[in-house]
Amino acid sequence: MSKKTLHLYLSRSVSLSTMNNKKVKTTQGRQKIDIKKIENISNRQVTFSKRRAGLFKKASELCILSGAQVAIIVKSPGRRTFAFGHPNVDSVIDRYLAGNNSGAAASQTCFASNYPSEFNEHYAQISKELEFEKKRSTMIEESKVAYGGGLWWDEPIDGLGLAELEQYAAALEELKKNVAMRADELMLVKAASVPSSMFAMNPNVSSDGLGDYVIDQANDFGDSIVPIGYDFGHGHL
Amino acid sequence: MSKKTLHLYLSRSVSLSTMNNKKVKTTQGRQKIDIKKIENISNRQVTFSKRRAGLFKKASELCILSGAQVAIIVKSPGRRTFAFGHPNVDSVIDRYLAGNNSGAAASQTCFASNYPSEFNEHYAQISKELEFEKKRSTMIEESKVAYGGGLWWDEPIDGLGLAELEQYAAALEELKKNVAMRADELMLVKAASVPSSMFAMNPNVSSDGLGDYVIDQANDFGDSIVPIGYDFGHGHL
DNA sequence: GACTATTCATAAGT
DNA sequence: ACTTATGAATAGTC
Repeated sequence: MSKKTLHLYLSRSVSLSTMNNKKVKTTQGRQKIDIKKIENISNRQVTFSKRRAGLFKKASELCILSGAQVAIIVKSPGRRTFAFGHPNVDSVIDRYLAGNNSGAAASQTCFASNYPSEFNEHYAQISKELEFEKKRSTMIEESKVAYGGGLWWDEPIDGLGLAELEQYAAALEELKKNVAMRADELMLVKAASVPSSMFAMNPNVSSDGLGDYVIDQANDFGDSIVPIGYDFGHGHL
Repeated sequence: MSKKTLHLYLSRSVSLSTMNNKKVKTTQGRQKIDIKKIENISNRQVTFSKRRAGLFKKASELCILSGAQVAIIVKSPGRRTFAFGHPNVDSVIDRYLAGNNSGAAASQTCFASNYPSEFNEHYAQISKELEFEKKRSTMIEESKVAYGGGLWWDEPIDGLGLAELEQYAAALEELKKNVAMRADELMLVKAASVPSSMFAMNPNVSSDGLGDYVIDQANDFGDSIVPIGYDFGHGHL
């Protein structure tokens, strides 16, 4: 690999020296990689984050475009769990487990994560219609903002996403109303981390519970997050 | 849309007539679309299929590259269920539901699908190792390395594999029988891992023409499929 | 189901 | 984190 890298560097150097253009290749651009475990830790983490986000985005698009229901659970090597679901994780899973295909789907996209125990069943279901709509129009630039702040998932999370949470909370209110009317496409939520305490509450939220969830609104797709914080001590994936 | 289409056609026509090159644009290539429900039925079905495959592939790559565990359940609008899982769907889901991170994971990539009722639990565990083997020979040999070398789940997990493989082998036997009966389309796992795909069998498949499984080995990733056919009458997703 | 022409996702590099 | 060049996914067609 070092050899390859060297080669690449040389190529670039050549380009730089031989080409007398304004357009200088500053990077090699995307390189082809073979699909095998990435040995370099930090690299692996970065890839994990990027690709998980990409996966969720794809899932989101699939839901919207085709009207499908999707649930995804991802566990990082470091034991953190991320989930994506439309209409929501649990309903899809439940149905899967039961083999039950009846029932109408709720219209929302929800994300959840890992908890130490079984609070699972009830956690929130929320949808992000608003964000989605809003975002759909302004789409691009927000991502950066949303993302800014470091890898959300790898820190103990705490007071982050203050403004966002607030904003999010407000959005939820509206959402509640709209949600009843809406139906399928929506998605979104970005992630901020949520203090575990937020999550812990609400042992049993009824259907429109609000409350605890955290969301990540990075892109125009829904993403999810880690509510539970019981394991945060590890500091990484 | 018709307008747009017209435009595009015209553009192509112009290109054809004005450009006197060998290189004639035969298609428009990928077009940008906005993420909203596709109204055209057949189009939606096609997109669903393509994107679901893409999603599973991405998931597969994520698992391999980062060592993550992933489970995905997808329900088509037509109520068919597709699932992807690594090490396998159920283990990931179970863990998710229980919030339990202990336990070793099975060492396989598996796929399952929907059943009319609750035969679920028992759905077949079979894999298409055969296909895989066949492919593996022509494809890549790193599978073992990749798999063995990287603990999929680096930490709680440990040396699993052996027993599992054995079990897996047994499952294969069954698969061989069942495979002949039904399924849908499945894809293959590539290098990674111990590829195994499981799919549920269905006790009663009705007619519908869809045949049964197809093993699609187009790509290098594993995919899963629909065993059950109770709903095939619809003729589509 | 297979083919391009394109858009999209992202590995590297900064 | 941000950019960029490039590999990949895929919309439209046949």
